[in-house]
Amino acid sequence: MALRLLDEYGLPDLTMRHLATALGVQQSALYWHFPNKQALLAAVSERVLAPMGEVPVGGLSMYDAVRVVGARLRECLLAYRDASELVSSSLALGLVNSPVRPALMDVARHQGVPSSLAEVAADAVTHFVVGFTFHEQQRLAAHRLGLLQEPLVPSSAAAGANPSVDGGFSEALTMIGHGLDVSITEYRSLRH
Amino acid sequence: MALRLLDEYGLPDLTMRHLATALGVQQSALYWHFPNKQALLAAVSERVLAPMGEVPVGGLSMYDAVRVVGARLRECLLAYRDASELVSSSLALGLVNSPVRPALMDVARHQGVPSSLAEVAADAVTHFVVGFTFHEQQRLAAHRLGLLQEPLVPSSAAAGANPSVDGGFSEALTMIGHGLDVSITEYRSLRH
DNA sequence: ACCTGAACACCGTTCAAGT
DNA sequence: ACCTGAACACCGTTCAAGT
Repeated sequence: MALRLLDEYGLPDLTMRHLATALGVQQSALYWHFPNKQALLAAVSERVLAPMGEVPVGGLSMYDAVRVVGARLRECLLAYRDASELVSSSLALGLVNSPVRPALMDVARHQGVPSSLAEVAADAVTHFVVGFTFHEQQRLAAHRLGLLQEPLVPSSAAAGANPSVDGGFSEALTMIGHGLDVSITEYRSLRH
Repeated sequence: MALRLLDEYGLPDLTMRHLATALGVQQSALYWHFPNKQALLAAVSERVLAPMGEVPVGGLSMYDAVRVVGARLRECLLAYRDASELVSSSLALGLVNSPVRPALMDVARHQGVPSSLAEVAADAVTHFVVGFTFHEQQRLAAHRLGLLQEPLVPSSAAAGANPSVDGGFSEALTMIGHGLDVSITEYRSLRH
């Protein structure tokens, strides 16, 4: 129900009061199930990030894994209104783990890449994607309120035509992928 | 004064009421100077980011610029309590511009690097550093409350000894720098 | 085990009115 | 131009008491 309210009315209106009345209970009833609001929001974040558990990365290179996993995370965050802000705060508070770490660690193991490098890359991807999408989604919200002309990410139609239409998102992911590859090569040449 | 309250009591306690009483006026008086709280917080963000205006990047390569500017941004954010969260939200709301863009654009111009690549890199660096430091600073706050054992970034003493003591921060920046270099090379080979 | 009722201690914002 | 006084419409959280 919290996820439904989030998507319909946005994070600022996802209050304990609104949630309780939507559920037909008193607001204090929620505190039997969750210690506080942040814990509840963390549970909602987990739901938003659930699709990250089943990303198809079998046989992928680290470079490709970064791109696929990063793109998937963006999709998850754009799937619900204000989801980026929600996840950003849950992540910062340490109430939710990096949603891209498991997949990248998996690929690293299969490719014989040191897990420390995979972790660094996971951090870079996570923070970049969440930050970028937060910014992106806020522009969408501003556009919804008529405060902005162009939402930067136009409607799906033209999306296929121009490769740089996502505001530099995929280019940045590519950069991070390239950088990881260089770091891997560097690491391997260091241990001969 | 807002900056002082932020550093002393943290973002949650930086309320219009507290600020007003600290200034010796009524809370409504603040609304003559700022349209709303977010605008005031954006002004505080500008103050936090002021040192980003004078980063010494003269003659640096793009790779080095990314590292220097990224490290400087982290220092700015760690200089005041909860500054990362503050800047993160001002940035997402579009009330403040990327603090690393100007410097990187400057270096790009001097190095004959296309500005579009510099912009993509600036986005990657900005979002990574803000997100990473947000996480980092939240752990510091949790440690202050005794809710956590190790703040991950230990006291300055041991910092020089172990190069990976910043939790992967500089490694990630290095990766982004490498990735930018690859993208530049790729771009140049494409136009022969 | 799960919820109600009622309160506590706050918020950001507005606006007529003052000087 | 700049501020006061007072209100409006909210918040998250607690806790004794119910069933």
